Amino acid sequence: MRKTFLFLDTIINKVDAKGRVSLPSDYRAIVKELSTEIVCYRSLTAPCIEGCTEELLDKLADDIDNATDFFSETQDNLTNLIFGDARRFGFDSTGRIVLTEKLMKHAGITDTAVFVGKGRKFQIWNPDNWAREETRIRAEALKNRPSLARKPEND
Amino acid sequence: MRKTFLFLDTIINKVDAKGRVSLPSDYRAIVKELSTEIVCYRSLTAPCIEGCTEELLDKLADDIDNATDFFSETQDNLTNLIFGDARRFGFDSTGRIVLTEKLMKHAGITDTAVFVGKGRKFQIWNPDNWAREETRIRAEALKNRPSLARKPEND
DNA sequence: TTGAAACCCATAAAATACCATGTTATACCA
DNA sequence: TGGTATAACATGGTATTTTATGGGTTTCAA
Repeated sequence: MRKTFLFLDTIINKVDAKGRVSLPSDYRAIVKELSTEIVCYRSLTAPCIEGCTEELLDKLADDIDNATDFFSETQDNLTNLIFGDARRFGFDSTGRIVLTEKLMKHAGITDTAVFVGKGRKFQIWNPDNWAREETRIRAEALKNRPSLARKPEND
Repeated sequence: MRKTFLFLDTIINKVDAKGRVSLPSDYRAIVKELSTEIVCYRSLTAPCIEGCTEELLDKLADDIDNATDFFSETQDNLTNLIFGDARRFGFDSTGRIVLTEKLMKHAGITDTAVFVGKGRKFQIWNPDNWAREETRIRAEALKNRPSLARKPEND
């Protein structure tokens, strides 16, 4: 039994006319071992698709329940935004998921997709957009060394 | 046996002259696995129908018991409002529920309904109203990146 | 008896599971 | 270390199942 479950690496796969893409085999392994499923949704902040395990979203549902009360407006908006957009993506025996029109449009994906590991999550990008984004992020990191300092009051 | 039970995605279904709508198959699966039932009521804050498992309402009943006094006015009002309005909705062999006149009127639903997943709950909207609401929420989220900080006193 | 609600059947469309093949990566052996 | 055999994977195509939805029939209660 493995102890770590991280989405890693950057993998380029083809998307066919039906929107089918092979989920990287590493990702599939995680899904199997956790007996969970992949959930994808449009990133709130970037032109890409974001994915994670259903388990993680389930935890988020609990967190929201605990952080806000049953009638809170924040809870209303947040849950609509996240869960309303997210969708389960089971893969077939050959390991492919079928992306929806909505997701592909948001990410500008047509016939090629790039899977980018993010640890507990991953992202799916249009190759060109990702190339640009990666350059930007790396340059940013050079200028301002990243920090994991404890977050201040207002973060 | 699955470990997670989330209402997800946004699904558009038709409502026929009798008020019948297909409950999204994903939602049905949850109901079956939890051996519970779907409960719907008019949203307190939005022009839409809200639904959840009877299980969740049961938990809410407990929460209200714990959070308020047996004789409190708040409890009286809340319980009347929610439980007085809620109703079980069993679905037929093809997976359809029959919406009541009261609910459809509150949500402005006539011949089309949009199911919006909210994690532990879901909502049913008039398509146009939902489109507007979604735009509003997304814009809001872009301005103020959502946070899951513990709730302050007044949330 | 009449209206409404629950139940059943049929069909088209959409989602998903299955099969086959070329290619790449991995393991094995000299 | 180099070369070959083997297994895993990505990808194109096809078949099967599920699902949504329209219509009809029965049942129950007012």
